[in-house]
Amino acid sequence: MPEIPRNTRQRRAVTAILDDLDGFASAREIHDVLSKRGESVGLSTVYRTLQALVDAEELDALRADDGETRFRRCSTGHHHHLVCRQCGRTVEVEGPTVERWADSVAAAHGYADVSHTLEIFGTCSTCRA
Amino acid sequence: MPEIPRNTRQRRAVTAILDDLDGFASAREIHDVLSKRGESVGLSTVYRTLQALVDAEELDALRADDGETRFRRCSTGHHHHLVCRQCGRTVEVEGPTVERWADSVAAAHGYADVSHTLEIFGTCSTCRA
DNA sequence: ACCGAGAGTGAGAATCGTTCTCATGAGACG
DNA sequence: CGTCTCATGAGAACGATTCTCACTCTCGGT
Repeated sequence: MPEIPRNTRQRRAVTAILDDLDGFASAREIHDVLSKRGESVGLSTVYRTLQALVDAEELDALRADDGETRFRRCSTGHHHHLVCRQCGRTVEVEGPTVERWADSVAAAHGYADVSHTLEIFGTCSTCRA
Repeated sequence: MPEIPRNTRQRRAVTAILDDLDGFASAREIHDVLSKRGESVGLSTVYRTLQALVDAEELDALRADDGETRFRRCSTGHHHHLVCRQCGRTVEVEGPTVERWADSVAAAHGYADVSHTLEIFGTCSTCRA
């Protein structure tokens, strides 16, 4: 069973925010935006909804250096991110060469079930102004 | 001034543990090993010492998926890690091609001050037995 | 439309890793 | 040896996330 979630006001509100955003946002940031819009949603519910969307692979989660996990609506399939440190603006990138390199390095050292994490950070042209 | 730290019993105990380990270990794990050895060191001190060593670039820190930060004595210079999910056994790897690829991708999208994170995870041959 | 079962919600408590506070302890150096 | 600090550690505080549980609302059946 594909576990179809109920269509509640809160879920609609959260997904609406995610549609508007084009960068990564933390649970607290999303909760704050909702409050400002007058669409009160409990923080627990924000976390639950985000986690459900991540499980459904509709969101990408990314743990920042400050310990906060940030979320963003992303395309399906394996890809990496080029993220602006200032504003969070994000470009999805693919690197077939990197994938192959990682797999071959792991195999060369006898490691199996290989996965990897790769994120690129920088300052985007807008934020440099 | 290079901020030379004092040579205390606690600092010696922590660095000794790090010398023995060859994989990544969390602050709590290190604290537990110290307790078992009878070398009681406060958890705060373990954290402080680890943080100081990271700042001095004598340790690499790596935030795992479970939220814990793990530490490991590492060679200097830019490198990445191939880490066993089970036992933490780690191989340091370099990928000049990846570095160049990341920089060029970032530049192509107008991002500056580029950095990146890249870690490879797998199951090592020993743990597969 | 109207039930009714059960998933969804939310306020607050709990958890977990990490950092802070501050009174006490111990290196380093003369 | 004495003194000046920095280091230590027990416990409190903190910030992100998860859990609890009584109450609410959606949805499928009638």
